[in-house]
Amino acid sequence: MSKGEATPRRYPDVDPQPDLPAVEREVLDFWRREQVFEASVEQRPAGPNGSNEYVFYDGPPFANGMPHYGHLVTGYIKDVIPRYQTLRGRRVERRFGWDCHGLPTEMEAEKELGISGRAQISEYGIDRFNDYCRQSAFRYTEGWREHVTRAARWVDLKNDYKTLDLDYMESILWVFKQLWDKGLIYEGHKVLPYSWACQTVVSNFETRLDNAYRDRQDPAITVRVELEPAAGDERPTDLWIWTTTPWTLPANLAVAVGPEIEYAVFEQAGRRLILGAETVAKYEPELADARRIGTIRGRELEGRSYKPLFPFFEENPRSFRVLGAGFVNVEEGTGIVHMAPGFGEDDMEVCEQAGIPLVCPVDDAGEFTAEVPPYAGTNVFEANRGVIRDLRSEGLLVKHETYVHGYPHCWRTDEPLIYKAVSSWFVKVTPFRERMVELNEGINWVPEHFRDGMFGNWLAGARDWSISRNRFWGTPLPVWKSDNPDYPRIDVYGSLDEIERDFGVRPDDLHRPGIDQLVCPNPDDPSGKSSMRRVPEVLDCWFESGSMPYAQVHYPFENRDWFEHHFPADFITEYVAQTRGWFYTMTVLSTLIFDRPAFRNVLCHGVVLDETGRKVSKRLQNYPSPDEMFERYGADALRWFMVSSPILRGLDLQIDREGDRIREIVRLVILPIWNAYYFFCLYANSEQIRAKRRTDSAQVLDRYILSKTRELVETVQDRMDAYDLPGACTAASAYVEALNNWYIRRSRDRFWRHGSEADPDAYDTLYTVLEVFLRVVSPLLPLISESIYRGLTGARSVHLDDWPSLDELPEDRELVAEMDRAREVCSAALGLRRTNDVRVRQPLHSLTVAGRNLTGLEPFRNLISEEVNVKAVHLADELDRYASFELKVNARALGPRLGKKVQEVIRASKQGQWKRLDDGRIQAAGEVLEHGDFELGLVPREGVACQVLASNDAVVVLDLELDAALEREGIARDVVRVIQQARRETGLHVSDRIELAIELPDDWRRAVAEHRDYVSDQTLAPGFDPEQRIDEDALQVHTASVGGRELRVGLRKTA
RNA sequence: GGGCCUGUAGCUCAGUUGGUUAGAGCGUCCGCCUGAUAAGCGGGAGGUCGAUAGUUCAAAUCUAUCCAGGCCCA
Repeated sequence: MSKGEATPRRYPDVDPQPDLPAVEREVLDFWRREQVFEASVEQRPAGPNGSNEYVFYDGPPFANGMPHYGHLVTGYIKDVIPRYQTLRGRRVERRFGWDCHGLPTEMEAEKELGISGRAQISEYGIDRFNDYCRQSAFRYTEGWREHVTRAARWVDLKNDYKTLDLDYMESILWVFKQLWDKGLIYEGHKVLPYSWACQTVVSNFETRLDNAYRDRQDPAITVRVELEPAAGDERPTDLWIWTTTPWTLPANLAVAVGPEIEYAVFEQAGRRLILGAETVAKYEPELADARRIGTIRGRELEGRSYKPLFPFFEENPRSFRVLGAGFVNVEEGTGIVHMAPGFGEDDMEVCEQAGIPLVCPVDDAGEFTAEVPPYAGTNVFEANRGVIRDLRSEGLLVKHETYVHGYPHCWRTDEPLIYKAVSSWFVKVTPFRERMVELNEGINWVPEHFRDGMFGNWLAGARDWSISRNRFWGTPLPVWKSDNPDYPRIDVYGSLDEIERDFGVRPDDLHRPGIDQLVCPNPDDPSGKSSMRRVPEVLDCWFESGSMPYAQVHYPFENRDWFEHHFPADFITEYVAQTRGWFYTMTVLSTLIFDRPAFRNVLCHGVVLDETGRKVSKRLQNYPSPDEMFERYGADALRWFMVSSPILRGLDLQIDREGDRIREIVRLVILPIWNAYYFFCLYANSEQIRAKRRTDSAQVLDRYILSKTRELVETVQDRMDAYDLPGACTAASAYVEALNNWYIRRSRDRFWRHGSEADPDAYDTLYTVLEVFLRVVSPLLPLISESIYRGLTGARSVHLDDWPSLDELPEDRELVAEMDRAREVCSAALGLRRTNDVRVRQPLHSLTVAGRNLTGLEPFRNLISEEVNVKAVHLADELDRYASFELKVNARALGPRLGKKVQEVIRASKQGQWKRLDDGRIQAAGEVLEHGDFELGLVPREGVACQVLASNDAVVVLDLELDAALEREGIARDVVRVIQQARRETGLHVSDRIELAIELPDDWRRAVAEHRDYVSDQTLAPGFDPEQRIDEDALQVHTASVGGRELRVGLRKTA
């Protein structure tokens, strides 16, 4: 408020062309200064037993690496929903989470420390290595903080949770122990990609790193195994098998066939041989002297035994049989697959089902063990040659080729990976499949199809979960084992208390290597010599994030009460891939431990792509920087762009490098809102009006917009409750359109009545609907709405107020419908002007709306005449003059009754072959149509400037006939336009007065003279004399041509 | 190979329990600028609804098969 003014301004001087990012920064600053977020949470009571709370879980992002567009979408959703629920009166606490452990962090540490692999890390020192990881986990937190804050996401970053905190990790121990006590944890084997060079398992995620798959040349050999003779065999019979990893053959324990696949049987040199019928062509040379004698199905081979290729595992139980497996195909090889369960995931699964014990004669360094003496100590790839040589000398080699294929490599060392069985700890998930599916039925998935689709199917086929990693930086498995197998014992610890009880110390850090140093005597060993030592593994970081509902509050060691009311979550959201990640691990753990779902509502959003459809990635640099978008268009524009898009429906979102589509949001959504605000403040200030909240204006436009506002609240509330953010955005945009381009535009002169008072109803109504609107959109545009709301109402914050109650607003659906009809009348009239080539500036005598039920339009006649520039608007029922009827069959009503006949009736109606009966019913194609079976539509008659309304019960007719008086008025308007153009070219301000003279043909001059007052009024030329000639020296002269006539305008700004 | 999703105007997308004339925004074309907004307003044009077959009186909508793209699993 500036001093020295007679009347203080009550509303801000709004900038018509705002610097939106600057507006946003101001709001952010205000929020920070006054701790508005904290207040918004605190002012909502939790209610008895948390009944008023809306529970939100933040899925922890990996703490290494900076946020990108994907995180941005998630972050916006994580903000919109809690803000909305807060407005609705709920208390919504939201704590930020950090996922600090795991391979990504370790890999980055390795890279930066210049070391690689387990051996080197151990040498470097696990303590130093983990210290480094601990620091790097916090390296990006500041960047995240800034980013999250700038995006206007309200989340508690001070009271955050981190997966590396002692409390968090203790809860993890508890979770593990719970599972252990229920008998749901076991130690077993799993085949994983393995880097022998780094001596470590490589995660799936790493095999997909750029360039991990590269072409590699490998031997591809076909060998034969001989079936053990069975009754009915006429001759010795071989199966041909094919592999690109000959080194796995010494560990062969079975072969697999496809039960439904056809296999060809040949006879050659007194033996029989079998291979996939569709693969025969590949073996033409080898089969040159063979004779095909038959075909059998894979099913018939199942169960047969064969002679081992190598003697090493001859004694292995239940081995060397033909097994059926669904994954076998004939695209490569012979359709008969060699199985080495130690070196293939499928192999292991199939063999496990067949009860075949695993063998894995390769050590951590990728060299054969003493179990296979001829190759012991040889690297597996180098052993290929020896294996092939030995097979050849035994006469078992059928064919030897080389094969180039994409093969995964270790991204650290460039060496080829192998697949190898490694010891791992598992959670038994399989027995809970059905229960998980059941619990999932009760979860509201958005989009819905994920429930039974991707996620439901995944649950139904869930496998046991490998939760251990042979790594360093993570929560250690709380398992201690006896170091002497003669006195076996396993202890699992579920708390610090238990550890303290047995080891006499209470760790203040559970990380390796400290935890590994806790050793105690084995109580089951009477000799007292053996010790209990921790197993070396750490937990999969997904186990940690899946435990987040408990661990974030150190449950059950603290907050037991709190937890009761904060589990499951009301709402979580992440992107689609988390159906395999966080959504899944939370579901597994909550089902196994509590037999409950972990969340009630989940929004599963899609992926951000660049303009050519590629996933955005740091490497490609194919996306604009979020910071740049914040500073160019603002965080609200970006938010709206994202949450209004198909990405919220689980689809992809394309983003272009320039952010054109974000600029479009500014233009189409944000500036229109801003302009309504600007309009209000501009005139309220100049009329010195203080508006108040009021919903009782009787004026039609006011009643219209008030009722429209009620509809807005209703729709947005409905959409938000359904987690349909794009739907909410659509409703809000449609509302802004009606507010600006109808309500305000048609109400303009009520805001500045000449001489007399401006209309307080208009001000109060506009104020009221704006205020309501801002509360409604505040979750979707939190920054801009805050700035406007504060300027408009003087309230502290829109986010501290309540969601509008429907009772606040009058409901008048009929009025809204009639008004929308009036708008349609205007559209039709403007369309008629255009088709008949009559400019809007040319006044016309009249517009007639003819039809039934027109009384509702009565209040809008003035409004229509102003909008379409006619002298009079008539409402008439004499339809016949302008239109004839056509029969429109209501197929929905008639179809079920008439069946096939309805098509005939429709055909007749279209051809006009129908008649009206005296009682108002209709006869067509021999059928009598009752009321409700039909509607009578309208068709304009020939030669009438006439358009039918969509409601089909009225026509708009424009009287295009001009007389001289109308033409003169049109000319006057044309001239005004030329003068206004000249004013503009001269650079005058809208309120500058001018001295004016014009030169134009005499008939035009007479027209202008007739409308002299109108012209002088419109152009702010008070002393205008139509007869005065242009003084070329005094006035600036502009020329123009209208309708082929030359015009000259001279004007000058007067003092 | 399997599961899920997507295919509608030049582009990005809506489209309800099947109902006969399929909508919006952008772009394009035309018209309109001076008492809020040219980062604006109004009005047009533009589509055999991916293909085929089927169910039905009636299909963008339901079913099957196929084609193209995406995600996931193998």
